[in-house]
Amino acid sequence: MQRQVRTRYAPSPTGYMHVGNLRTALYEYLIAKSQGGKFILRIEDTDQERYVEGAVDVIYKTLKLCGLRHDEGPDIGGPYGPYVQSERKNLYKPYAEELVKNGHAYYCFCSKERLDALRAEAEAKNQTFMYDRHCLNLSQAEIEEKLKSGVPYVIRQKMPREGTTSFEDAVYGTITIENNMLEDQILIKSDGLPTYNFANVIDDHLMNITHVVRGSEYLTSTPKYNLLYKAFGWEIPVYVHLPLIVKPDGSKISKRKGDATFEDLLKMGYLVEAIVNFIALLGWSPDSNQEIFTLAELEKAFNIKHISKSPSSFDMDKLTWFNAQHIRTMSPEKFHELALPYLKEAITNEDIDLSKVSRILQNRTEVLTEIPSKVGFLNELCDYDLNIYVHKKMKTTLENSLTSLKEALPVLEAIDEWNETTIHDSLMSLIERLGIKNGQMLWPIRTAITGWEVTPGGAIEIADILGKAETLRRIKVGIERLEKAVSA
RNA sequence: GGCCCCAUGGUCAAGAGGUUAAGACACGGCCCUUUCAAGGCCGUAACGGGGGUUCGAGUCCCCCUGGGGUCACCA
Repeated sequence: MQRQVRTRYAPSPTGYMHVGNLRTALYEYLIAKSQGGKFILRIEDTDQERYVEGAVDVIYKTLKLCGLRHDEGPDIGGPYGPYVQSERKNLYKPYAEELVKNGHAYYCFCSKERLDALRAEAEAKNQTFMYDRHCLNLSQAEIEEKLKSGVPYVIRQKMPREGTTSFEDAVYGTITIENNMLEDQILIKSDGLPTYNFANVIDDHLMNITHVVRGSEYLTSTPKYNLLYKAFGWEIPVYVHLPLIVKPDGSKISKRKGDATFEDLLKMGYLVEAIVNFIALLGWSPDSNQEIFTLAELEKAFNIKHISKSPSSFDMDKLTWFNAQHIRTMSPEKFHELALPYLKEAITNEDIDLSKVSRILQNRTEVLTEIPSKVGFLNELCDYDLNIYVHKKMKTTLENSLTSLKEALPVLEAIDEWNETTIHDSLMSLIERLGIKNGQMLWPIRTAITGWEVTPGGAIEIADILGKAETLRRIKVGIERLEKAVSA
């Protein structure tokens, strides 16, 4: 019988979420959900020096926002709790002691000072430092005496010195490492807490994790974990190591270098759905050519087989494209809801129907934050350069622009019920009557009522949004200014 | 530096010995068109190098080069 798939996202609470971490969470979630399994959240906070206030909330918030609902976790509990390592602290040491008993681990009383000195010495000789097993050969009596007199100690894993250790990775295949490269790593720190290296093995086993999914930076330390599983006689999980996400220049993404975190991207106007969609495809590809995915679709389409091995770079242009795609496919109502805060910030003119503005904006918005810069002309008509009336392709000049505006004015004035249809019909019949190109009428009007060379929406849409009075007023301003310029 | 991993256009990537080497982003052009978008069509652009294996190699092997990761009482 196949065991139910269980994956775990095990972040350490650092206070922010960078995109690599988020993608790891996403893949863990997808691996579980694509196989009807469970997705578990576990907080790895064994490093007390790194404690950050509120950091766990960032994790909850992000997962929730992205729709990555965990089935078990600190906040919702579950049959394998507690799900915070610091709350499990008393549970690890007995396992380490068991290892000491059966010869796979040993007490080490070496001081930090001694270790630092050794390290410095090795460095001076340009050698890689590795613990010298100074405490491995302590007699039983010595050990007991030191323990009794309270000398601080750690427990180290005893590595084999010869041979190699191999493991199977679901994406990288067989990885083999020489055992003499493995240091006798610390399992239990002198503060009594386990290291990540130890705790993750114990917890993954105790929590019945079937697929260990994490970044490829853990690839070389995985043999150490396997040796631990073997020492305990435990079943080894399926390993799924993920390629890194790097910056365009190939270097690693890091908060310290100011690279955008998930939170930053949201502030920059990117949608959660677009971010999730984009990072899902950074390192994984579906069977089809489909690019736009909802989370639900990803849950169906995801498979480990198509996870790639090489690192991929985070391309903002493509993220922007995904964002634009998601914006275009959402309902006008939904877009309006998202655009509203930005519109309220940018549009002070209370006569403007903001939902109409949203409508002309939806296909012209790639990132929400660019909205304010597109709608300023709705507030007031600013002074503009008359040369924008002259447009080669529209075949407009100052003279014929003036004519068009003068012709349009009474026609527009005559409209009783002011809406896109009536404006459109009136203007079109005028154009027909005058026998001119659409552009020769519509370009000058748009120019006159916006004062901008480029605007979202055309003359008719904008006239409707502005309302009859304001439209006529602005056209009159245009006529006045053009008359002055032409007669001069 | 030792060890591990990776290598298809600028970027994301398909490709599991025989293909005109997909598709997407970006870029360029054209069409549509009342500006700008959106949309449609077309185009520029890739198997890092060298050896093998094979009738045949982007696909398999080796070397080189390049990139990344890792070598903590961090995770």
